[in-house]
Amino acid sequence: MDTLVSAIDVAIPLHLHSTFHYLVPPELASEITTGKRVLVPFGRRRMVGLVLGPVESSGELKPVIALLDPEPLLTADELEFLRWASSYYLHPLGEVIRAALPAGLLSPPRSDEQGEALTNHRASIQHEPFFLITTGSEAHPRLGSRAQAIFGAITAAGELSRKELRRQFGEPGEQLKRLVELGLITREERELYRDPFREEVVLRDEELLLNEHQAAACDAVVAALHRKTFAPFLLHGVTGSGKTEVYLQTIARAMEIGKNALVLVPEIALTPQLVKRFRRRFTCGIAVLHSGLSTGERYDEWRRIRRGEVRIVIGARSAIFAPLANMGIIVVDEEHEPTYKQSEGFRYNARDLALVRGKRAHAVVILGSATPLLTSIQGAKEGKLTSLELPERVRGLPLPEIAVSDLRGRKGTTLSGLLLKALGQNLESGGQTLLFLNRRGFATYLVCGDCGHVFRCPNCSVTLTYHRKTERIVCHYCDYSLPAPTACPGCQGGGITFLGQGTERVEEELLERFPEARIARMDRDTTSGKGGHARILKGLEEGSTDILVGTQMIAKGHHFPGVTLVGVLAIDSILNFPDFRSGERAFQLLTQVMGRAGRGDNPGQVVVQSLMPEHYAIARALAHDSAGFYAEELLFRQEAGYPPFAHLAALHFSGNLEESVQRGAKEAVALLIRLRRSRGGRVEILGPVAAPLSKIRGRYRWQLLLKCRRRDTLHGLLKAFQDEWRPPTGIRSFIDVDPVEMM
DNA sequence: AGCACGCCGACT
DNA sequence: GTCGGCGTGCTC
Repeated sequence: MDTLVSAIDVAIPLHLHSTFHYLVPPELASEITTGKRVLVPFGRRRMVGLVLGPVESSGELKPVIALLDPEPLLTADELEFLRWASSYYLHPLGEVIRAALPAGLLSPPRSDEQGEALTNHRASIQHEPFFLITTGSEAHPRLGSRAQAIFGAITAAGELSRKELRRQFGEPGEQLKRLVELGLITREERELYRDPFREEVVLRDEELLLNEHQAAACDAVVAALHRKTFAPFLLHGVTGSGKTEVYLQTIARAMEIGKNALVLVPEIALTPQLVKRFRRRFTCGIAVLHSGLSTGERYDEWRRIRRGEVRIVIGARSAIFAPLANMGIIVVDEEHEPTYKQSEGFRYNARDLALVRGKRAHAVVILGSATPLLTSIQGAKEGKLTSLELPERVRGLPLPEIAVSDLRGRKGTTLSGLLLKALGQNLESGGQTLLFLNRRGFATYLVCGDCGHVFRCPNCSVTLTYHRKTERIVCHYCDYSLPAPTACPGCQGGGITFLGQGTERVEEELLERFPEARIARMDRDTTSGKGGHARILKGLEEGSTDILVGTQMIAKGHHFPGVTLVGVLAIDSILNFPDFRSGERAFQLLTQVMGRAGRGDNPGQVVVQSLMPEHYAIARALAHDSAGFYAEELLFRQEAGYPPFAHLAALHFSGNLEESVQRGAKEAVALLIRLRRSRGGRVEILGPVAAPLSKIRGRYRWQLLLKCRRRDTLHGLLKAFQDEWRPPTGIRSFIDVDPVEMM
């Protein structure tokens, strides 16, 4: 857009699928370019939008109120990527752009803000004054002693920040003002980065010697790196096989040829060790996009990346939008993790977008996992991904000893005899134990023994979980809670029974059985607050915890050298999850958890409790037979017509009235059928997977699944649906093009 | 998503 | 006679 234009196309961050045109005032004509933000009138309101480009003016247009950026926030290429994502995920471009930019940059302005103040509202750039010596200036005879001292310090250093001067001299304001007036020093505002790691001392480390598999993997990646064409890899390596070292060394080679690197991790809070290894290995700028960063810190990191001050970016899923230029390599660590999927608002999948962004940038993409997605396995089979195998554990540890504890006929048992025995022995020999149960609280549901009344959430209809610590019953969907009941509200009887096991109950039972053991619990209830995870993990690391009970979170990130027993208490709850991926999930979880056992040359022991011990996901995981598992899973998916052999999309409808949501969903089905007839193509319309109408957070929800062999046929139907669908009043609807969880 | 306009019930 | 309920329709 280098010629003067009279009208521009603007993306507005709202749930509107169209973009909007505005008139450019002549005085802004040369300044307004693609990628900058503008303040525009929008109905009765004012909105901040992003300039998409020039447009042929059509009809009566309102003029732009103000230009908010001196430089574009997004490059043409980045914008093109976001446009692609908007169209692929059928989500409004304005919202996609908002998700890609640091928080606050596209928020609507507050009414009290005007003109210049708006430029960076909500994510302000902090400035710090610096004082520089003016060339040729000498000490002035009429200066006070304090001013003399300050002048001397600045002369010696050449320049000093006010913060530093304040540290040395106390409040230096008056003297500085006088020195500036006399022309002896000059004041300069510098942008300040709020760097959360500024204080951290980093010890350097060296590249490790690679085993033959690691070396082969590195060679393949580096060769592709030098070709400078898009090359996607699947790095399939068991826990402890040294995937991280492959990332580090291939990134090091990318650095050498002047390319930058993006590293995606499932949850950065749980991977401090990986971040630490990067900081030790590289001297170049590294940006860590941490979920704990404040809005301001996040914006600072974003600007550092934008300006090319960092060459490596590490972050969770939203880091896929980092404004990193000259990308040579993108790593998606633990690519199977469902956290890569954003499941609210703009529902993107960072793992998939990594491949798209990598392709656009002619970069290498490494998808790393010990338990890849079946989709990736199939992709490798079809030659879409190049498979790199790391079959050996680097430290050469033998595999743990495995036992399945069959719970059939003993339903309701928290800890089976087999597990208790193993626990006792492990305690005696001084080993640590991890117990995994993916349900927090004490009892998962309460039922009245007299009248059968079950306590449910009035908003979500799910059973309420009893928490003993707080003496409350809680909804794990919406956090609705009540004091724990003493009498049944139905029959006034006192015969309420607490059924189902949660981590709190396991902890209590352990305390009873092993009163001498040091027991800790790690779940959302015990890790709230800053450093909650770290505090509990430290106990395990230092050896002051013998048994740690916890939810999924104990299976991730850390490796604990002292753990010699791992117990999985409720793998069935994952296998019975109403999702075609439940087998894959169970296998992944077991494999991950089994990698946690072992110390020194002690391979450790794993005990899995299950009511369905013969299930192939369990059997194959315990046999360390991942090839066998994938073969069976592939067969099942092919038979049932699920991904990677078909494409799925979910249509969601929600509203406050059960009846109108139901009516709306039925109208949607009618429209879909009509569109399918006129367009052709074999799109299957499936009813809801779980309940016909689920209630979540006080809103009724209906879900449809669309299934199709061909992606473009499915996408075409969805697009046509989106164009024609006018939801009835009170009904919200959204499309999830790549549903990861199906409830 | 907001924020209007718009046409029907209980209040100063 | 008004205040306000949320139905529906638009935003360059």
